[in-house]
Amino acid sequence: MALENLSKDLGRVSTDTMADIVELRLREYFKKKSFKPGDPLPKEMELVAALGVSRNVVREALSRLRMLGMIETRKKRGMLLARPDVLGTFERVLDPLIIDDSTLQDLFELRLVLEMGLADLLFLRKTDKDILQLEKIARDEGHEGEKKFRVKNEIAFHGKLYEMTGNNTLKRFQVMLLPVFGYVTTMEKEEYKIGKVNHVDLVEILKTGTKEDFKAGMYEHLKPHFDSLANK
Amino acid sequence: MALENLSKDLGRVSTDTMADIVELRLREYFKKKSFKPGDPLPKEMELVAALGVSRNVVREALSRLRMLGMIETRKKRGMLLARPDVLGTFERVLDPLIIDDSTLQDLFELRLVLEMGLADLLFLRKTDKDILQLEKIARDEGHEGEKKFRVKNEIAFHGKLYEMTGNNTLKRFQVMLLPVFGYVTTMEKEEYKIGKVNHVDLVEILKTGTKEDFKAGMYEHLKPHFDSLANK
DNA sequence: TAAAGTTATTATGTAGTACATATTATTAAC
DNA sequence: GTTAATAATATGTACTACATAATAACTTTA
Repeated sequence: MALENLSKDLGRVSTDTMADIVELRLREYFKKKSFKPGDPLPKEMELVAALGVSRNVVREALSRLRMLGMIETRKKRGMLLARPDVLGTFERVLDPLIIDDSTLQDLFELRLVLEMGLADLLFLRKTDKDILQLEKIARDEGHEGEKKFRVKNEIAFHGKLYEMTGNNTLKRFQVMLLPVFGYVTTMEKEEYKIGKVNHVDLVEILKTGTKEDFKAGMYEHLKPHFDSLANK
Repeated sequence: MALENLSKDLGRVSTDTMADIVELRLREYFKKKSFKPGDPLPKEMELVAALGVSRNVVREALSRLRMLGMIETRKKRGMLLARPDVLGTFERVLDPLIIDDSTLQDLFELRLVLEMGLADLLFLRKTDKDILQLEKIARDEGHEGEKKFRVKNEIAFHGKLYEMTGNNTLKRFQVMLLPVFGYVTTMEKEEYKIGKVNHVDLVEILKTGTKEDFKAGMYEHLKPHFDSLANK
């Protein structure tokens, strides 16, 4: 009999540590009791007694939840349920040097998807003031030719687009993905190519064109990236 | 003098615990030494000695990194740097009941952005087989009228679209956002409205239309949601 | 000599004790 | 009745001890 089958028949013995289990139990407990942010939580020693494990284990589990921002602790007052920063935790593991190539590629594509999907929010919320600022960024890039500056400007321009959606989470998400994007583009040997439509053109479309024009323009702007996807 | 200014002038005393500091130090250390997944890490006791803190503190910090999947531990062999699952950590804090309304709204919009931006990847990677499966899902929804089923089918259809992009991270991301989407839509009193373009129409466009047709169709399909954004 | 079995070593996992510290509650002093 | 001193409490940190699993080192045996 193949070893795999045996393993399947017997069922794998869990290698979870006590801390893993307690972490899970606490999560379930909070949800089950439908605690809300600000609600006081049981004391460490109460958890120790209820769960039948050492304080050490409980503290390791709590330490994890505290890192995620799910709980806060005030000396003497005890612990409170808190509001985790959904993106903050994401940021912690978003290191291009650790992420595998396949996921990096996925994130790169994700950025393209976001960029292409921005248009609708953009046209819903753009203001004249925003467009003026965007225009300034786009014009500035003409002056200096240094590569480092060009990259910085590229980031400023696209970052401003995200900002203009008025969606703070989206904007932060973009900032987080920047290192990934930078990493993937430098991996590809090809030079920092720009499509037929440049930043100044995009601003112009934003000012006088339609949403559809902008989408088409953005695609042309990103076309070198899409082309490289097609050739895989 | 206002208290805020005083606080600014003096500089706030950090309330970080030792575990917080050690966690940060370890992160920096891994990065500085450019460890790669699979590389062995120092033993707990070595870290204790090097950092000058108790084993307890070190273990709390390590416990956090282990939760994120950044490190793995094998008894006796010690610890290894591992590849964290970038989305896994995200999932841990994505509970609609805890997230504040503003962020929920942001995530709802993020989903719309993704959906609108899918088209380019979709047209790059769609296969006839995919379209057949999608068509089957779209046709199935006509038969049963129960609301629960309709929602389930809605999820299946849009989920299939993400799947067709061939981007696994994107697909998983969508699955994670589903509870948020469900939560926000049920909060809005309005009935589960569907735009002028339905799923069958979208499949038809995917089969015979252009990318631009599809984008326009998707917008019409999601229009009720965009309209509700505009009225805020 | 090589395979097999036994023992020792090592690093993590868990338990428990002790004390520091900050914050609240209580009591004492004026 | 307000302020000052004191006690109580919950978390933070340190330290010791031992269990356990995985490996290494060693011994035995065919």
